[in-house]
Amino acid sequence: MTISEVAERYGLTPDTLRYYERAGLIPPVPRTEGGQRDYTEESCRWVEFAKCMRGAGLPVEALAEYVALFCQGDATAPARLAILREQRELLAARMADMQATLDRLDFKIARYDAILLPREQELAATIAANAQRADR
Amino acid sequence: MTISEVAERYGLTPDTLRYYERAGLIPPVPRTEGGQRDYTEESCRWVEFAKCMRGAGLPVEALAEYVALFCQGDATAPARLAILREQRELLAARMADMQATLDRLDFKIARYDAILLPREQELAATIAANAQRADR
DNA sequence: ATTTGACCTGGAGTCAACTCCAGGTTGTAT
DNA sequence: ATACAACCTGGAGTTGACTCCAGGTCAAAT
Repeated sequence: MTISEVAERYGLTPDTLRYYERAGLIPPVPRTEGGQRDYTEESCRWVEFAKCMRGAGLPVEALAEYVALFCQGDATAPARLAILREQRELLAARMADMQATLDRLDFKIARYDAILLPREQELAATIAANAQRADR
Repeated sequence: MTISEVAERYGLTPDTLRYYERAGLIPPVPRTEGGQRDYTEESCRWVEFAKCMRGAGLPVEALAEYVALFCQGDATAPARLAILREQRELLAARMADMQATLDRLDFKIARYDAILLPREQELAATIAANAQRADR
């Protein structure tokens, strides 16, 4: 599969895919004789994984470390697990933070609504009353 | 309150506080005659709000817009509410994304555990057996 | 065989959000 | 009165993660 096909498939740009490979976010992609990237299904799975993890904000560096270990074989499984565990905790912590902020936003929005909605209804009532008067 | 006291209180640096003010993330802080910042309790509430929102990843620009509107008075309340609503939705969407990734990480970690834990137990058993043999 | 579009690399540029610095002023403790 | 720490501003530098570009190669269609 060509780079632009993969880019299309995952909603990334070819530039980003090349960057991910250079940065070690995905293992080296196989090449044609001419030297052009020829993504396999496995390459695609890595791309999808990288996209997902990056989307959640895992740092490029941590993912690159994970991939580097992966490429070094089975013996690195414990180290890889340690990275996953650490990033999982960091992610959960960030989410907890965000949840608290979300709650706070909801609270604030509810307060704005409490103040603004009555005003709007009042306004709507006035308009309706005027319309009725105009009807006669 | 001086800038470094406020920085201390909220775990930010004076530089960041000055940046927040310059960027409009908080309204202008009152000054002493000499021109040095003298944070009031209200300034502090803004700082805390900015810290919380930034911690959840709300963009500086959106917050600055919110603050600018706030400083323009009551008539801007609907516009402020619109910003809060939009940022709330964006935040919720990001969290949903992160939750999916968190689930995926948990799944992956469980698989690593399933493969690695038995090995470790086996190793521990071997060590225990050797120790027992050495006891005699 | 040639055009034309996609691909390549290495490196520079951009963006958001800080972070640091130089050169100068203010405030406090001796 | 004099240090000397903390503060000020405007502007430059840094970091992480892309994004773009120049100059050249590869490949599919005429």
